[in-house]
Amino acid sequence: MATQWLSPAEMAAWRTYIETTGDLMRAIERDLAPFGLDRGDYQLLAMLSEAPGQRLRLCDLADSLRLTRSGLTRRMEGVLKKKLVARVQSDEDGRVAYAHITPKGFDLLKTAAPKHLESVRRLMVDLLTPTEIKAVASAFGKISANLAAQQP
Amino acid sequence: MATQWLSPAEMAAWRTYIETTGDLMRAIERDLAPFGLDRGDYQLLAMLSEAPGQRLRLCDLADSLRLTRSGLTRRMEGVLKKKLVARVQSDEDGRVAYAHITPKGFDLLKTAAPKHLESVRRLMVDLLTPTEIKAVASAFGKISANLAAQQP
DNA sequence: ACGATATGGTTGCGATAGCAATCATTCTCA
DNA sequence: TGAGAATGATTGCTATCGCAACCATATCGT
Repeated sequence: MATQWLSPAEMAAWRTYIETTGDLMRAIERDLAPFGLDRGDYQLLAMLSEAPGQRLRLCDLADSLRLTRSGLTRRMEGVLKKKLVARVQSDEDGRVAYAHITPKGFDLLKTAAPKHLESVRRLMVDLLTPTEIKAVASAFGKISANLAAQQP
Repeated sequence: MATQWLSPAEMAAWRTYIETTGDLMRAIERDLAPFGLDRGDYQLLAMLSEAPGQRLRLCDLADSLRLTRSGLTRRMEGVLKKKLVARVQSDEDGRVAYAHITPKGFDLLKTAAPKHLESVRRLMVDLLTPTEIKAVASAFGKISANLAAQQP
């Protein structure tokens, strides 16, 4: 198209970003595969491991993983089958269930996390200057804040 | 986990980037929906419109869209049915087929492109300083070059 | 207190896309 | 020139995930 609604610098930033992100995600995922985890499982476990009591209500977990409730139900099937997470019914509220990371899940996460972070470092962080790191953080922080303000 | 394999600034950049990207893609896609296009269709049309002769071999198109050949075959089904793209058999090489953007496809792209770029501007570009734009471009450029060097 | 509404979770269905297998055509080189 | 390798595209199968419909439980308003 070559429509000049974005300056060359803006277009370059957008294109490089969007084209690279898919490749980067695939590379990260490839490094996670030896642990039998994909990125969704890893993020789920990481989220639970950081939660108070190592557990979260399913709907809160869905929100923080950017999944719909139905998407989470399906993703839970995988980690439940692998016994990395347990599904615990609340006895305070009959509608509520918690996802609770198991010792097995926590051990796996502890094994996978250093390797995963090493991937992130090798494929992204170590390639960037401190200035670029800061700029990426602030840029996506702004984008995120804007999106959050958009749909309340 | 709070594992300190990444500095706080590095972790912030990584997390914000990864968490925001999904939301941003969804928002962009939502703005494209009124045209009956999703992001995949848009990128396919954009790629063809910029190609010499407005056409590309399917396998080259697949590569540039970061799809497998089978993924492209399926995506083509959609745009073929909508008559936005035509599938043309090569008469030079019996194995080869071209995707050729149709006038209808080109018109739709010309209609959608300004709106799409306006989305990109509103949701990303206009929120960033020129320095941040440059940093994003150079950061993802480095990441992309590194990935390309990795698997030759 | 009880019917309407809101909230939490699951299920059926459809769309996207990767992998492995397959088929057809072209290229290689002995 | 002819057998085998490489290349281009498609198909069957599978996995993920969103939407809409649904069921169960809890809360609110009168």
